[in-house]
Amino acid sequence: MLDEAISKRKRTRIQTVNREAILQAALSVFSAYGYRGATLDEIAEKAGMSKPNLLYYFPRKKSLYVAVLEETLAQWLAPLAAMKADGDPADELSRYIDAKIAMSRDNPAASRLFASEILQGGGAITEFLHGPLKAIVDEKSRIIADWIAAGRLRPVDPRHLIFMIWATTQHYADFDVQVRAVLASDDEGRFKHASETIRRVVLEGLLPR
Amino acid sequence: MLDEAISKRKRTRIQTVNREAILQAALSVFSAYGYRGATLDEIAEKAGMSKPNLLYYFPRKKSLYVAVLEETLAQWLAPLAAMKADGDPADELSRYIDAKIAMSRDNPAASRLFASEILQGGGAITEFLHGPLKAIVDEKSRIIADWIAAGRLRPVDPRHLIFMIWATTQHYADFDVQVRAVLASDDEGRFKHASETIRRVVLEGLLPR
DNA sequence: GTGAGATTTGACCATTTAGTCAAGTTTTCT
DNA sequence: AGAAAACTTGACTAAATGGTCAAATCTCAC
Repeated sequence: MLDEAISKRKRTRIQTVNREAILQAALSVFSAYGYRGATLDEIAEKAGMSKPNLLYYFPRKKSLYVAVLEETLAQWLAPLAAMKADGDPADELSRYIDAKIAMSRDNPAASRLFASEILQGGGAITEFLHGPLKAIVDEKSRIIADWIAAGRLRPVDPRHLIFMIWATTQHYADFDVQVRAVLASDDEGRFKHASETIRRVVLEGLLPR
Repeated sequence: MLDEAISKRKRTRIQTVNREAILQAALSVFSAYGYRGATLDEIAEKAGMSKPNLLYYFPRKKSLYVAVLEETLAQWLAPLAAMKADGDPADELSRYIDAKIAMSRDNPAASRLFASEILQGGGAITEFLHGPLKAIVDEKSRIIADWIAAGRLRPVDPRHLIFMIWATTQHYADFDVQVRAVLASDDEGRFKHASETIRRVVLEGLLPR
């Protein structure tokens, strides 16, 4: 009755509030334990309501998971979508790296949720991976290839360059515990240093001399 | 009676065989679902024995998990430990990148297990992270800093450089599903291209000109 | 203010899961 | 061969978990 039905019809005030609370709680629990390891009891408690009430809004564990995931994916794509062909390669790459590092800093749970889903096989987002994600990577790879052809960037496989940026930036969200353990006591500047290091290595490595 | 006791006493032939089968099955299941999401039933089945028999060898889920993790951690540290101060920076970094990419190619489950544990908070390996791991990173960071001081490498924060190499190389194991989705149909050369791209960017970015 | 519809939850159920146990079977050592 | 030790498992338990349901409470347009 709800879920699908509700998402079409306009939402009541209470629905808006509760859905938001649930999605937020679900993000934190799913990202911490993965789909299988997460429990509805824990999510319900974090959202401040009973489990049956949670199930009133999302009638299946899976539908809740998918809802959280969908919210995350859009967010995830946005910065890459912003990369413009007519910009300066150095500026565009720099901006992209910064945007991704900012995401790791400001919304690590989203990054971890995505990582967890991929780690566990990505079964819930196969369509996304082979559809929108592949499409945008193809598009941006063409832009990078053009920069290279125009001599504005040194030769590099565009797709693997994109992987490099994903990997290095997301590392600071996904592997936060490890990063903190290795760095001097809870280095507050770690995101700034990360961004600087990544930008320096990537740009010095790829800008023409 | 077993577990701790057995690990001291010398192992029988059957113990050797079964422990190995269990550890391998456990690696595959834990790495796929995380600690909470993994079930002993599934591990036992994959190892080809009954659950009580599995529990004969590892009396707790946790002790099995820790055992698998320990095997993995040693493997994980080895390549970094091999980085020598008196080598050529280009060679040493190159070798390290290759070794890590080889690990991602040949033992992705180990990489994923580690990733999964860190993602889930790293509670089972806090000691490892703050002990041996931090120690070796400190040691190798000093080597890198010396290279920089000697003008053999351009200035970069050594620790973040190490993070970059970890992130980029492990990406090909941990995010394999995503990598495959984005690359042309199951690109068989992806590990070679990855290694080339990472080496090129890192070395061009950091070697003095 | 009131009633139709929206929201909430206690009690419950079936299944899954980590872990136990006693009774068996197999291996090993002499 | 024969006994001790090692190994194996069917049957079980208690707790956790996803999900149901009917009865109660709350909200809001009229």
